[in-house]
Amino acid sequence: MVSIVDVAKAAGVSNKTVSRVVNGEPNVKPATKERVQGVIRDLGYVPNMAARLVRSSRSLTLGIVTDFISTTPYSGDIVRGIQEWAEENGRTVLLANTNGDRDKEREIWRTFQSHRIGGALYVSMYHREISPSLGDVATPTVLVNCHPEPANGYPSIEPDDYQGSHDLTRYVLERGHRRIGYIRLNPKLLGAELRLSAFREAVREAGLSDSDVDIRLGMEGPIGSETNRVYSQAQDLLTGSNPPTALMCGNDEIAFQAYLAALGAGLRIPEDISIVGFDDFQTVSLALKPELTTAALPYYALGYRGADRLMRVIEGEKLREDHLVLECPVVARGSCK
Amino acid sequence: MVSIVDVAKAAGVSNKTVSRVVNGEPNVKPATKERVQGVIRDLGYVPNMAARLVRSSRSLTLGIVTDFISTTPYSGDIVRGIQEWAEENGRTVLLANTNGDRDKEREIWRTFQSHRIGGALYVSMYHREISPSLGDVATPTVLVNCHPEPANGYPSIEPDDYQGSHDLTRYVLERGHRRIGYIRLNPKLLGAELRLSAFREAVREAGLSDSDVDIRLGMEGPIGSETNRVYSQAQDLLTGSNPPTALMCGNDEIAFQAYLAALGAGLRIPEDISIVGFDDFQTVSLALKPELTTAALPYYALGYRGADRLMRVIEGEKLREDHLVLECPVVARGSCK
DNA sequence: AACAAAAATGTCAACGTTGTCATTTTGCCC
DNA sequence: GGGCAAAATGACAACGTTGACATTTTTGTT
Repeated sequence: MVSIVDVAKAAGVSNKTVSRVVNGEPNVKPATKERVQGVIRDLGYVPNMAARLVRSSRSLTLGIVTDFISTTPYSGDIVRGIQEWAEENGRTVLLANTNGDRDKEREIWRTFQSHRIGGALYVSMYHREISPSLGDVATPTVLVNCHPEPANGYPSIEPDDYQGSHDLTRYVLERGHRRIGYIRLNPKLLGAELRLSAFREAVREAGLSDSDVDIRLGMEGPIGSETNRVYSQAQDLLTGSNPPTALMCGNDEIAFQAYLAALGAGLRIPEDISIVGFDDFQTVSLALKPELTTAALPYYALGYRGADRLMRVIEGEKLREDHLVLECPVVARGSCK
Repeated sequence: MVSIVDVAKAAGVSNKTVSRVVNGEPNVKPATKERVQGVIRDLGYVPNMAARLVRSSRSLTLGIVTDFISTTPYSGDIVRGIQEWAEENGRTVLLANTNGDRDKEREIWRTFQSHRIGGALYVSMYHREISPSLGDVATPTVLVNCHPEPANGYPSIEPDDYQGSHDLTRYVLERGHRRIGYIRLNPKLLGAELRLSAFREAVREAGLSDSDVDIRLGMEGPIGSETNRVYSQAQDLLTGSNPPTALMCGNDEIAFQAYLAALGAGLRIPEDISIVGFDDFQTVSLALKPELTTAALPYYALGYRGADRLMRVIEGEKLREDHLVLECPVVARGSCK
């Protein structure tokens, strides 16, 4: 592999001068610069990051720790957002996955340390509160799609489930719906609570009474292997006496099953029943006919902006105890009239 | 950061001895070994990979190049498979995404080179043939979910769309179906061709005539922004005269829309119409009621085994021109009777 | 043309490892 | 306990780079 000395020799300068050219440092005569750059191209020299890191201990590598990749496929967009940021800012990304295993997590932190990463992003695949024990305090870390237990002071960035659900409920109410069904997510999920309480609040603000809303539990049990009662709950809700005119769902997959139940019951969407979801999980939301009105989880932005915040922490800004929340915008499509 | 010399000093041995302990080399007295390990624990020493790499140029880092992450969310499982393998084999993974951009791709190869990665996996998010220009020939590279143009000799690993589709068609035929509809994927996709020709072949083998099958084009146009005619095609197919008793779909998302069309037309699944998909895209296949019979794309295995092959290439096995194909097993669920 | 200041370039050590080879210690046999 | 091989340990250079500092060259001023 061609090294800086090879370039220096070929260009007839010292290696330090080559180093200067490579790193864009000032005080190099334009002629020299060009000559060196030419040699670099000719010889195909690529700087050795490892050597650079050994010498100057400025690492341009970030670590990403993810937990359960498979559960919510689109959350991979968080990683994509981070990568995009990294690419734009000349950083490289190391990826590791805990699969929810505590020991593996420790292992990963050691690995990252051994690579002397500049900072780390801890990415949760579903929105939740996490407990500490993240690596060591020395490595700048930002929590993405999760926040720390109150005691623990890592900066974090998360979606605003509450705002999203509140706005979405208002959207439904503004369309004149006064009897609304709601099928809940697994209550174990943080998002479930936030979305439901925002729904309740918005409905209360609109002056509806408890008898105007019908809240059902769609999923329960341990995360990852929950019992799914959505279909039967939706059937029950839609075919009962005095059925709602709008059905709000904890997420798009629930909405999807609600569609199936509605269609199975001979109802037309949105003429007979309006349905809205949450997440904007596009494989579902765009495939449904009519397309699904929902609130979008800003996965990509969580990653991109999370990486941006991480850099700020690395550069010494004190963001500790600083928790950022990203809007979940309402995406109006055809399923709610 | 505590270094090997700190450990050596504290343990009263030379740094070489510490190095030996860290790397599990022989010829260290058990007593010494224990003492050193104790000090390592106490001081929290973590070896510096960068320094190791500079000295010995044995890199334990792999690079993953992906193209369009967002298009097929579950293909992220390929990356998960690679990670899992890496973790089990003590390697670390660098991740980069081209977003289909040729220049970015070149940029990525440079970055990977600068990190002196041991090898790379080029991961396509949909099954296709790719053209060369991958980095340089010096870096061992394995193609995952794609294969090279005939001229170009990188080893590769891909799903066996043909076998999967053939088996699935046989499964449908064995259940007595003799009038079969088929809704095609975008013909631009490699998988589309393979699946369709396997379907045709299986149907021919069973002695059906051309009039027994009804093949429709569900998607067309440029990949990523195709025109979707699935719903209307399915409607047309199902409500025409002499409709099929089974409907095979190019993938699960097409099957999903076929469900909607069938339900909308008042048909029951599978009593009135059997439907099968392809991919086993679980957000869809498990959410549909009844759950979808399909063929599973072995994403995770592609990643895991791809990484395994890469290591073999790195270790000098000559796998060039060696193309491996992984089975797509039929997953029988309730949608086909 | 002399001189100082600024710009350009070079020298050399150091970063944390490990490979090579030299040296010391240990265990064993007669 | 002397001799010898094997095992254990150490000394030191080298990997490719950059930081600190030294030296040379250029530029501008008088």
